[in-house]
Amino acid sequence: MAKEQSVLEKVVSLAKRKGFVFQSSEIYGGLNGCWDYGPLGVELLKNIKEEWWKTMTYREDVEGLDAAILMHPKVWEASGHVENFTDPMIDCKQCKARFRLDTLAEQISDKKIDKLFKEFSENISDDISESFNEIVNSELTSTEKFEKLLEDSDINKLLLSMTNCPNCGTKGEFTEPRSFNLMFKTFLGPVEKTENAIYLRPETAQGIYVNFLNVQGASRQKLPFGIAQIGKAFRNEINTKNFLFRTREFEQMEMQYFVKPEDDEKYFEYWKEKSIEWFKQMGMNGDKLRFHDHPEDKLAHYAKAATDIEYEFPFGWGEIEGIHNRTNFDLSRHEEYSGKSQKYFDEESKEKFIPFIIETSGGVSRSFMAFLVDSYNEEEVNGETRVVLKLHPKLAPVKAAIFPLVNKDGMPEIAREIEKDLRPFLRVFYDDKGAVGRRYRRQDENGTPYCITIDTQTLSDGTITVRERDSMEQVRVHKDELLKFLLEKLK
RNA sequence: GCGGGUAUAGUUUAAUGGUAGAAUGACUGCCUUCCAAGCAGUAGAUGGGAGUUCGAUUCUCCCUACCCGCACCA
Repeated sequence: MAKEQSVLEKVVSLAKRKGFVFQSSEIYGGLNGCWDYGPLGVELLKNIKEEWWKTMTYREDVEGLDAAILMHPKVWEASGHVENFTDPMIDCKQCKARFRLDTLAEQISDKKIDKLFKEFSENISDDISESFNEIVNSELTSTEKFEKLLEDSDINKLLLSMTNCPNCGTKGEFTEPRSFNLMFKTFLGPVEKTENAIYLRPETAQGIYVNFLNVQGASRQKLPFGIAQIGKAFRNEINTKNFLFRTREFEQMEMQYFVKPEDDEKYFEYWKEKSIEWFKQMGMNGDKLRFHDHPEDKLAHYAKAATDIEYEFPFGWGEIEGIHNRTNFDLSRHEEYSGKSQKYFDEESKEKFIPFIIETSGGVSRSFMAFLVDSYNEEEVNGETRVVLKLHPKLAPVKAAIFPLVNKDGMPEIAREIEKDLRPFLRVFYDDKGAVGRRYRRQDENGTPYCITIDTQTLSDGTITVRERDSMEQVRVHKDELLKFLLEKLK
């Protein structure tokens, strides 16, 4: 018995069959969490980015930027990524709980810690007793002492073997501390020396921040204004998951809006609404979109407020865009680390200050997946299942397909002529294989919004039929009016 | 990282310790005058590596990938 395929499985299967997404390096067995975009996928991806770009930058107050993926290592010290992206972690092999080494001490009572120290000092070897005693006899609290001891790689192994898991109480089942560095490292230049190590950017935002004054000066913008950028970013996630949802290489579309500190809340709200509106305008089902506000105690180190725009995927709600109030954290840090002033001078108030930043950070790959899942439809038509991607025409990889109804009576010649007329302006597809019904259905699966058919009537009056994907209804249009007709529809 | 599951043509699947059958899709041709019609033909698969065996797609182990949980996700 064939079990019912999930929507996600169907979409993954369709994506491969039709050339949207392939597994990376598939002939070698694939590469964990990496995916390639095929002929239709690259069009959809490009259209998503293009529409976003138009929405964001075809306005007076937003400029574009394309910063390098490789940046000065100090950028990531300033941003906090070096510090926050490298947490040593331990797992309890008994109950599978995972702990950050630097916060483990907080979960153990002082009484237990003191008992532990006593036990430890009885088992200690000479080579580490000196540093151990130095810490234990210091003026710190028990928790702080414990934290310090855990930082010492000579001591922590033995110490951990005597520590009970705060979750299940089992002793001696911790793994060795492992460092999780979420940033990809590489080398600048062909010599693999430690001092040449740099990172692939884990977010595109920093490329914008370090260019804040460059862009502001060159474009003569005044606050408030934004800088938009689309590009790849890389994170060494512990686990990849859910097809395109969590991958180690991904693309972001970000806009950083620089504002006066007192205006931050106003623009945070403004961009929240603008952002969710964009997804709806691109045809996404509003019922599957929601905001998810981050509670204050869960905010990242840089943020004063944060909201995710979530889409309801088959596997649950998932973030497709984040809107953050990053305050003046990033620019202040860059001022501190670079020694270069990042202040803005306001002519009206004659004040000098570091602007606040409202960030909209969208995931291109995640949006791609959301658009794909959202547009996937199965319908009953004459007892058959019709699979159709109801993509917004602006996002559809192919805008129109051209069919001669039959391959005779001069229909193919007219069809080829029409194809030639449209091709410079639109991505079109010519198909004369098999019955016309089959060709319609094939295009439905690709999400092609319009199918143009040349029939007998075309021979006498020059009109063709335009069949609309979602309604399957046809209208007759004169072939000389066709381009105008389609462009109008795609506007 | 941990636990569970899965892996056979592009896709969905069947079967078997003696190297695989189908549906669908694709391609070629015929036929087709509007929604996956028909006919004829063609190509196409056991994820990778070891082991057991006379012989492994089938049994065992390892690896890889994907899916589902947990944990992680500044």
